[in-house]
Amino acid sequence: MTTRQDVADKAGVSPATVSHVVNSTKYVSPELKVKIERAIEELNYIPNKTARNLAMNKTEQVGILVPSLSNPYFGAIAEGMEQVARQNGYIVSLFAPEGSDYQYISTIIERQMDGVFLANTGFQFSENQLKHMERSGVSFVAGLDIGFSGKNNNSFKNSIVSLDYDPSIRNMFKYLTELGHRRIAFLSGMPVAYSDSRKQSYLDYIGKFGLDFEEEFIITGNYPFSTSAKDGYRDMKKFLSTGTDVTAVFAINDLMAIGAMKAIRGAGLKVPEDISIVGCDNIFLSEAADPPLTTIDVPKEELGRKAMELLLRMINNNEINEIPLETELIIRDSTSFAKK
Amino acid sequence: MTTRQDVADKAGVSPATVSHVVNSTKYVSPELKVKIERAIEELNYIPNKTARNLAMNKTEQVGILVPSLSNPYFGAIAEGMEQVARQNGYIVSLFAPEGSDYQYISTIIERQMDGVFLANTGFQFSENQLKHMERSGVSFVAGLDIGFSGKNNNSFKNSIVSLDYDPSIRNMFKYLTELGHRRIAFLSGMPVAYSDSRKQSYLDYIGKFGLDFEEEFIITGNYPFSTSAKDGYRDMKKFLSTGTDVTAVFAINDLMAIGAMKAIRGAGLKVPEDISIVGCDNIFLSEAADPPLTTIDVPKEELGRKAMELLLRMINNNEINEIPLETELIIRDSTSFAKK
DNA sequence: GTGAAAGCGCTAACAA
DNA sequence: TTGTTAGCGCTTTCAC
Repeated sequence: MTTRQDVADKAGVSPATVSHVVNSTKYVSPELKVKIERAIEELNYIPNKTARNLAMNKTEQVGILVPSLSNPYFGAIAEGMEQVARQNGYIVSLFAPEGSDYQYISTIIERQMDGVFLANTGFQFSENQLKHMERSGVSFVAGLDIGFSGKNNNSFKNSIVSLDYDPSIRNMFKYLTELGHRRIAFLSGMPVAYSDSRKQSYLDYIGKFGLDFEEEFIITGNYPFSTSAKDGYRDMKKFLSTGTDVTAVFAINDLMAIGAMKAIRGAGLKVPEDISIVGCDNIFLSEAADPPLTTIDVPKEELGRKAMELLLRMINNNEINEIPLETELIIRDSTSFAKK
Repeated sequence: MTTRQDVADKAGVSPATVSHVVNSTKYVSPELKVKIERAIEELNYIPNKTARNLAMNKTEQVGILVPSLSNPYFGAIAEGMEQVARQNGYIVSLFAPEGSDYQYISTIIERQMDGVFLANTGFQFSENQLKHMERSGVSFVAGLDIGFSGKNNNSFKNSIVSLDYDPSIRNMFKYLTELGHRRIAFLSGMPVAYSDSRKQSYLDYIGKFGLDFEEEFIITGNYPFSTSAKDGYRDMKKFLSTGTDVTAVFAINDLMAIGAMKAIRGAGLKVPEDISIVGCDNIFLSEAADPPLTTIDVPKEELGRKAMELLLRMINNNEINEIPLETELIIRDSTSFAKK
């Protein structure tokens, strides 16, 4: 490995001067500068960032915590985050732990990461873990939906990117009721007790729009409560077998919605003629689905980008912020008039 | 930040001894060990890995280079890689550069990464760049399909995970011809000149099975030649408008296949009654597609896992390997008898 | 068995 | 304007 010393020797200057031209931290005379630059070139010198990190107590490295990457929703978020990280000289490391493996907290601390984006609201962090990270000087931003932002008790200094589903869900209800729907189910994939702002909004608007409601309309999932297309298929299939009559289903995400559509067809019914389906997230395949899925768009890359920007602001200026991101109802072909 | 010195002070021993109990590198008497462990506990001490890295000239950090993460194909690969990395105390950092941004090569070197997995065969690396990485002591494994493994001129010491599409493509042709197909197109998404083992196999088996062939059967893409559902839709639509008559289409990946199915329906035709479609990759949505897609399964998580294992073997034992991974034809409902 | 001390490659304060 | 030097927190060799 070529070190700064090698360059200094070759150029006949001191290591410090080499540093100064590498980092442009001080004025260096043109002659020396040229000499040094040539030496760098010839030796193919690349500064050792590990050493730099140690000296500066800063790694320009952040982490992203996701439940899964084969889920394109989180993939898109990671992609957005990586983009602004890269533009700012940062790198992002991946954490996709299985189950309740909290190893990554130590990993983040021991590697002196500058920050981490907790992209999954589903993880349960203990007060202690968060405190530990905070004390260790790692900034973190949490991704939350607005229904939960109130829960941030401010005992932590963390920024938040939040997603405001409510207006879009309201629009969805407006749209569906105009089409004559009065019995609308919610495909949650989660346990009954699970709270989620989407579920909350669903419940609210069922009431506000004066629609029919039965307990069964909230379709729950099964342990371990994932929300893939397969889960949507399974849960919807089970729901259909109960004979509960609904004309529309709001799925907690597009994956579940796509699975649900398959289950509906499997039962000899049609989307949207017999049952209308609305998804959520607008993943890149929802448009190519058949029928193209009516869904709520969430700006995923943007979310990743904003998360990284917030992280940067925490790291550099100790600034705490909350950025709410807007969602939007996208009407495609999986929704139509309610069946009589 | 609590350092090893703090622990040593508290426990009344020397820093070196603390190191030895932390890393179990030497025998330490039970009494001291207990004292030290208690001190570690009380101070919430977590070793600084940056310092360790510098001292050991090893970072236990690797990179993965992908074209995009919102593509679940690469997401799944990254997920597999992260999994075995984590199990081995490594972390994986993300590179999803846009266009011909080779910045990441310097990044990898300056951050002393132990290795990198080049998951995309599409990137063009110059001999120089690769040499540079090699000289800097970063191991790398490339993901290739077997048609290209011969191209590895062995001037680099890199391992390879390869994908053997050929037997599956042969099976696909066998299956399609048995269904009466004689005019089969290849939806490539790529320029005419682009070579790819899938294309090669396609051409081979067209010949071996004595099928019809016209230049137009190879459906090319458009700059910048991505292979998303949108591209598949666009390219297939254009192809259909030319009136070239085929009864089946082999798409270079599932995304393209899903887009193509949409285009076919858009033209008032049906899948598989009018045109059969075969995809490739078996991404997690292909089963939920409508109709469920006949495709060639590639073991994506496995690929990521194997890549990391190869990296580990290069890093630890200087071992070079090539692991060929098998693919498998999965027959679902997007293929059927050829239209008369 | 335990500890002192040199060194990993760099930054930054200070001296020259 | 340039160079010297003392760290950053850890590993590891070599005395004790």
